[in-house]
Amino acid sequence: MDYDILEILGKYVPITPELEAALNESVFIKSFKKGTILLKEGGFSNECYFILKGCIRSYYLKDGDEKTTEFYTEEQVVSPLTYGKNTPSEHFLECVEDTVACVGTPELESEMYQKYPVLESLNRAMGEVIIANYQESFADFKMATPTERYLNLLKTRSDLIQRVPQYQIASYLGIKPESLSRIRKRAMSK
Amino acid sequence: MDYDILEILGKYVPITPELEAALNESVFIKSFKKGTILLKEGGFSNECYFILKGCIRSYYLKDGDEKTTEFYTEEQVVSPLTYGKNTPSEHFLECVEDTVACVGTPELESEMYQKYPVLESLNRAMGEVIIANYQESFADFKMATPTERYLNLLKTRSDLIQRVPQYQIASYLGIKPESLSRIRKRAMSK
DNA sequence: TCCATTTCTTAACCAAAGTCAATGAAATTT
DNA sequence: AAATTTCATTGACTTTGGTTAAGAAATGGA
Repeated sequence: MDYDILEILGKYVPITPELEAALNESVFIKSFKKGTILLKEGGFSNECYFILKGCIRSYYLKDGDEKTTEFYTEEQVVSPLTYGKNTPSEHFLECVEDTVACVGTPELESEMYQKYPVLESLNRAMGEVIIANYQESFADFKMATPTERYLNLLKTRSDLIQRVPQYQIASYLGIKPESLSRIRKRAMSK
Repeated sequence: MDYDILEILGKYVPITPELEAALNESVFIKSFKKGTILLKEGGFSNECYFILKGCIRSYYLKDGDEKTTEFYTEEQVVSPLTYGKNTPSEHFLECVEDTVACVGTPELESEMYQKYPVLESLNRAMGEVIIANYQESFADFKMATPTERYLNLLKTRSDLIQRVPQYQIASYLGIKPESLSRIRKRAMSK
């Protein structure tokens, strides 16, 4: 199976022939089995990912249970907070499904930046999109009730609810699984 | 009154003589009176700010009332989501206090980037810090109860509670003013 | 297929936030 | 200083989520 990476990245910046050449040379693809832990709490991160197929979950442990901070799916960037830094991670990264991703490393990145400065523009453009998305989803989350947050997720990422266990969705929404179950029941009857 | 901008920025990147020269040339300072609206819903943003003194609040209107998304205070960057873009803003920016800030414009930025590429590093370094902070505070917010969110704000930004009306704090915490009032009462008696 | 484990749902009870309404306090304006 | 407006608190009541415990459904492995 092959993935049209260029088409996907074309959503962030125009793909010039120069950029295409740079990408063809710098892209490495890896596959991971469902359940693979890509990063452990306390571990160090030398990889970032651009997901072509599958789903990666970021979570951490608090008082013994998992708190899901994000689900990353197709065409999204997974860049751990400690990526390329010498600090231990507080988060786990886990493949929720069999996953195929482009893998980046700090070494490869700086090598490629030198060779193809245009990649920096790509990176910055994607960074801006990421910041904007964060701001927006944070605001939405804050101002919504748990029920609204669930309905909102249903609208914007309905696939997730099929792909991911509900207790993980619950912790992602900041509520208990029992509450999510009730919310779903209430939402049904309308 | 003068502000040691170099010292403040030195927290993000080392200040080289080259960078110092670039900053001396590119920094413009403006003062705003309390209550000044820097950006209106529907308006276009050509300015970003680095606050030297004062407080700026970002909010939007939903069902008639104000939803506070962020408070920016000394040494923070205020970069509207639509800064330099041709899209109308969904947010308001309002000075909660008399405010003094360095003002940036897209034109000045790209001019300075050309002249002093080192400024791009500054920008990117600050961007990374901003993303990391967002991720962290989003996670914290999600997993906390309203009471914990208030206590957390008390710890991390206790000044805000003195500087800003409580109904604005409440909407920032995603709760009603009445609830915040009760939370405060409960927290008192301990 | 059957068993074991994991995940999801339901119920009863409690605690906390939302709503609506009234009152009090503080800040602004005149 | 008085009047007005804005902001904060309180109370009664409703709604919703957390907690605990039990059981049902789905999943995965042997």
